[in-house]
Amino acid sequence: MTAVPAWHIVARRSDESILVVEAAANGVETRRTELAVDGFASFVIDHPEIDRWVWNDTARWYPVLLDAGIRVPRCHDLRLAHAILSASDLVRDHRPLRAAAAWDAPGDVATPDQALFAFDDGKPRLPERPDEILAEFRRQQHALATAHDPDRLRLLVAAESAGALIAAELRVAGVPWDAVTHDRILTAALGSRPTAGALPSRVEDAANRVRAALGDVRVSLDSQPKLLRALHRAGLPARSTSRWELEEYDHPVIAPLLEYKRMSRLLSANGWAWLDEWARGGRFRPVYVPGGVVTGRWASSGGGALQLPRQLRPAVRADPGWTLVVADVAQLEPRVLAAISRDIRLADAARGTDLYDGIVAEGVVATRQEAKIAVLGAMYGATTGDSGRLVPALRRAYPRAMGYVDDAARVGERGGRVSTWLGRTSPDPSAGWRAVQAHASDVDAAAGSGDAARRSARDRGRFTRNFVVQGTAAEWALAWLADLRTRLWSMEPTPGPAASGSGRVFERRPHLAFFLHDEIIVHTPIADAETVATAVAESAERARALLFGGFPIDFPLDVRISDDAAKD
DNA sequence: CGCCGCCGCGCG
DNA sequence: AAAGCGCGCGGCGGCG
Repeated sequence: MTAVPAWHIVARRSDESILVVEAAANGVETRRTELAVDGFASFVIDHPEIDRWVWNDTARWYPVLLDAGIRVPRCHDLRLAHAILSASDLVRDHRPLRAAAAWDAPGDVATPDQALFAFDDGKPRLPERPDEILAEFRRQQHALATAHDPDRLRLLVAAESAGALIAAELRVAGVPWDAVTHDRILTAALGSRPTAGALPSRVEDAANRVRAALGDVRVSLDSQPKLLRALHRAGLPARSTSRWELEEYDHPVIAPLLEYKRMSRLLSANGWAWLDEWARGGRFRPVYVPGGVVTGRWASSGGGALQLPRQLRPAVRADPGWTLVVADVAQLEPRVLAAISRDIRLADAARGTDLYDGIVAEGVVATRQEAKIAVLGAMYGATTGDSGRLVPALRRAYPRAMGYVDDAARVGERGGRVSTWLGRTSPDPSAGWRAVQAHASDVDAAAGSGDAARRSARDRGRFTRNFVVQGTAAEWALAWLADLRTRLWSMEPTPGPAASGSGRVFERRPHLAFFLHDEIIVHTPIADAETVATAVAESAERARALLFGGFPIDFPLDVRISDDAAKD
């Protein structure tokens, strides 16, 4: 008979020591060990049987372990779990959790050298003492055990915590980045790297052509107000300088201006300065922020990890002897919508094919492009234009799915909350929002206040409409990642060349290298690539089963094995 | 000088 | 073919 798995809770006892407490699932302590403050990694190495860690913040404790060459199987991240549980409508009594408000402090983004030692930066700090850690763990375990649907919420907390581990690991592994390819792309697009303070030749040339077309050799192209006034002087009645509006006009300045804006964007966002700062040592190491978006999506901080332009993807390049497995899910969000609404007809249209093609095949709309616009419009709440025009056809064909998002929108417009499939609940409306609504319903409300109230109500309705879909898609993606992480770890280390930039833990094993909402990149020894590709697909199926059980929706992947991550 | 909001645009 | 959701970042310019 095996014992019930214990949790191991790590906390800061004093400036000199940390404490590891072994506890049962109900939080009752069974053993405690005191360690020197720098003894955590060696303790973990000496206790490989420990497989479930509890800590206040993964970004605080895990980088130290990774740096020491240690990977942890699973954890319970108290900060992330607190954020979910204290807001979730599946939790019956939020009061104990909400009273522990110090847990709402934002997470630290710590590097290994500062994680355990930097204490005096003035930022709000998470609780870290043993009594505080244990008390919160017990509050959370109680909230989970007594929740309306404990299994779903436990799955969500486990997936969120696994995501925190993965985010730390992604930073250690990094995206294998070929600076030579990046430089070649920049040079082809912008001209060769200029000396400091100068513009690359092609950017300078485009700027000169814009100024010539405007008849103004001095105008600043980087200042929106100045550029807009210059356009007006040249006879263009533009209301903004955004690309989609400029494209409407027929004028000699438009082509070079759009060219300038495109090049200027590449230069300032991902030019040579970015290359110098973010791609040192053959790796791009983005800072991911798990749970950084209210819907549960990850955010990023620094480096623009979630905005890498497609143009630069050829610079993502496997190490010698290694390759990349690049996988993304086709139409993740509408598939999730079919599943959470139990809309069999939409699931049928999605099965075994491109979901948009499936909708066309059912005769709902005429073309794939129309299907795409209609589906996006339905999930985002479009009301005007072609998208708004196409949504009613979708509503007739898929009343369950559309009813689900329409209901979510109605709840949001009234000021209510909605929840994802696993129980992440949307935030309450702000005090300002409620005041606008209350003011509009006053008998002597000023003319126009009703319009403002209706507008902000509809804004919030679009948010809650999208929340249920985007948030559940994020849950599916976390489950996919977490399961894949385990499968990859079960593979044998490679006897071939090491991926020396990927850190001690990963340099001889297939490892996740990039994640972007519905896409992953695995960096793998060439010999393991097919096995990895199979694992990626099996994990997608496992995620489907974990979230949606027997409901017949599938999540088809586009999986490519390639030395670089160029798209199409 | 730093801070902050706005604009525009990259990603899903 | 639309301008509907969620983000982060760079550059500018107003403000204290």
